[in-house]
Amino acid sequence: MRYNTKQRELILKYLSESEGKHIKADEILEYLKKNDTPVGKSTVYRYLDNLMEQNLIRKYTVEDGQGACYQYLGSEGHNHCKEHYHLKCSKCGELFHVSCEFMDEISAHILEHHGFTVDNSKTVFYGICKKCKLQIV
Amino acid sequence: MRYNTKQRELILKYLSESEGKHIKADEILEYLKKNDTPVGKSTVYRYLDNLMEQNLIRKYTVEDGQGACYQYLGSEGHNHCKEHYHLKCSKCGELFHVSCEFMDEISAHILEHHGFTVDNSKTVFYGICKKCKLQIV
DNA sequence: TTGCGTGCAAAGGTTTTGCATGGCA
DNA sequence: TGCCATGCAAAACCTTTGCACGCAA
Repeated sequence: MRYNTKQRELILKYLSESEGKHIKADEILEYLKKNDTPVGKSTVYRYLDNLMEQNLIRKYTVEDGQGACYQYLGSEGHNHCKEHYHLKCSKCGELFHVSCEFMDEISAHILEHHGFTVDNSKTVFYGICKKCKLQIV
Repeated sequence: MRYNTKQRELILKYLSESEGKHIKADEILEYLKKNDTPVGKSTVYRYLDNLMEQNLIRKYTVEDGQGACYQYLGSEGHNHCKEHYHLKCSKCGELFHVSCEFMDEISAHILEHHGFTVDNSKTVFYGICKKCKLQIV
């Protein structure tokens, strides 16, 4: 990325404002269109690739529906996402960031006992969050 | 599923013989074509949906490439997959089934300390397996 | 001015759907 | 025979690519 363009600014702004969430490419398109600042499809995809190379966002593939999700990592607040685990609620879609001693041991255990090097940036736990579980009951 | 057809038998046979692996829809198509028992694309997809509803297979979406993977769950041997974790190598694609005391504690910990009910059937750890790691070095 | 970035349209791949035909029970 | 299942083709998705034009530096 050598040039700074209005399109890139808009896309990055939306992503950073949605920090901690999983955003789909289509949501970016729709959002910018609604705000009378439409951006081309290919621009969005190309810039997303670009941001991934810079490790400013991360890509996820979701279980049910089609299409990938992207998550902003840029600000200080979430740079440590590389070092912890994520829980995603299958019901409400909310993403939780979990970082505690026990969780830190998981990677170590898997490496030691199972010879497998876990990539936290790709791994997501799926399940039901407390809020949704209570609502179901 | 009310009727038993040759196509369904063939698809289910291949899936059950690949127990423990992640199979793509296209692999089923290709395999059956090579064995001179070709089956229509839509039949495969429709039957896969059917098997999912019966909880005989599980669907995964993979990180990089396009397309979903399906895993057979039917026989006794792997019903306990619901109770352990899976590690998938991002390089060779192999799927490892991990079931040990430590791993069992993960769900309990996440539920207790983070109020999140993990669904093991949807959760996959991504990373690099021992074999691939050595080959890279 | 230079050459990267954009946007359109077309292509690519996977999955779904419509519809006439085939085949199980 | 009654219906579900099949298979083809077309459509629907998401994503990538080609190309001419626009715009940042």
